[in-house]
Amino acid sequence: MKNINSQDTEYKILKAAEEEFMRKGFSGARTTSIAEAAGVTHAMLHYYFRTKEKIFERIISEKIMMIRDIIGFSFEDDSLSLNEMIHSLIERHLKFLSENSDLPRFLIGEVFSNPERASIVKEKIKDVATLLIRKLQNKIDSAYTKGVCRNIDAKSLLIDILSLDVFPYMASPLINAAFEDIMEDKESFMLLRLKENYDIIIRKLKP
Amino acid sequence: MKNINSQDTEYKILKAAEEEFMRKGFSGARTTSIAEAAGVTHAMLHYYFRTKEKIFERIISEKIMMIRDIIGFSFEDDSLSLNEMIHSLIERHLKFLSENSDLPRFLIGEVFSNPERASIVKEKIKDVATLLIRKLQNKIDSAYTKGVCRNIDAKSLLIDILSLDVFPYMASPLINAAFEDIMEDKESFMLLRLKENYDIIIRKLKP
DNA sequence: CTTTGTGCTAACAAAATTGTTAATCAAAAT
DNA sequence: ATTTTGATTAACAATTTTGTTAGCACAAAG
Repeated sequence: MKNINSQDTEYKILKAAEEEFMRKGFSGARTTSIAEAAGVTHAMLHYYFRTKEKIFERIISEKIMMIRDIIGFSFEDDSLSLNEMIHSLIERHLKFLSENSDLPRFLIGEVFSNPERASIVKEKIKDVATLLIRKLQNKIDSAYTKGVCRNIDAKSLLIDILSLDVFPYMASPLINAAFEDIMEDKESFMLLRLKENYDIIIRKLKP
Repeated sequence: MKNINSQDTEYKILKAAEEEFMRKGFSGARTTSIAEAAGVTHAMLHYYFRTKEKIFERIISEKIMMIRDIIGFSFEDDSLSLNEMIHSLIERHLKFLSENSDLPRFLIGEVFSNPERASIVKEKIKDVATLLIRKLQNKIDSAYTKGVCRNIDAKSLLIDILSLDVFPYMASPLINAAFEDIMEDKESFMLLRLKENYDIIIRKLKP
């Protein structure tokens, strides 16, 4: 065997495919480009994964699992106050986005262009969202009765948080063009957004 | 001539192409699907527009002109107060988005997948953004000296406004999945977001 | 040393997609 | 009435992209 550790090539193809699919989407990706980027002939891609569709499915299901894991966190600790819960939500959210900045754009693009795949993604999103909204609304309600926050609709709040967190990453090439590479230093941009977004949300909640 | 008004077919092809490109992007769009949707053979598409690339360029330049026109508005009226200016900005922004809800996702997707086209779009965005930021910052500074608002960075403010306005439209299929078709009634969703987003931004500005 | 199995390649085949052309058809101009 | 002109189509050609296959290389097992 030329390559004792066959995982190497398989892994290289997967990573190259991930890069290509993330950048160009399913329809824009070319199996030949993927193979070239991985440093093998494109036959290897079929040898390991059979079809372009199959590699894509593998990658997209990995990504969906990542999202589920990241969002699932919010249900762990029930002792947090509303403000703490929101801070933790934004913090983990931004950290994840900072490391997976082209994932939201990729997912939404694929959901838009592929009606079949859409329904699977939508279902998972709905489950997570429903749970998160219920939890948020409970926290808000009890904070409201204590008089420490306004009577805010959890859905609206969640849309606000998601918008503030996700948009800059989805639109990063244009954001960087418009705001002189403001996102170049990923870490400091992330910390800035954490401060800003948390502040905005807290101000919205204040009585 | 079979079709006296040749504009009809040309127009039908353009509209079908717009629909297809918006949904699937350049690489996902098929000239045959476009022709089929327009009710003609795909040869007509080449007869009128020569290549797929040429139709695409025509559509994308129309879209960019639309955006330039819509964003250019903010420089018309200098007599507005900061709050009025922000309300007008959000209102026009949301109205435009409501009628062109897949444009942001489309543009960003193409900018991501096509490095050449990216630079043209980026330049235009930069010009508009620079002007808008300067104008916003002036208004903020004079409101700050009057003591009616905090000393806020215009860039951050603009990112906040853009995020709150654009994200729900970019992510509409997932937003609708997560929030039980909250965007179905376009008009009322738009009015809700106008109220919400304006309120959030004003709260951020308040001393 | 031969056999065997697996990673690998090059060349090929098939399918999909874009682009072209010659012929047709209908109306307008002459 | 004939010619001309532009729109349209069907069939074809070219290109691109995906998928397949026969066989080579090489290491491990017998």
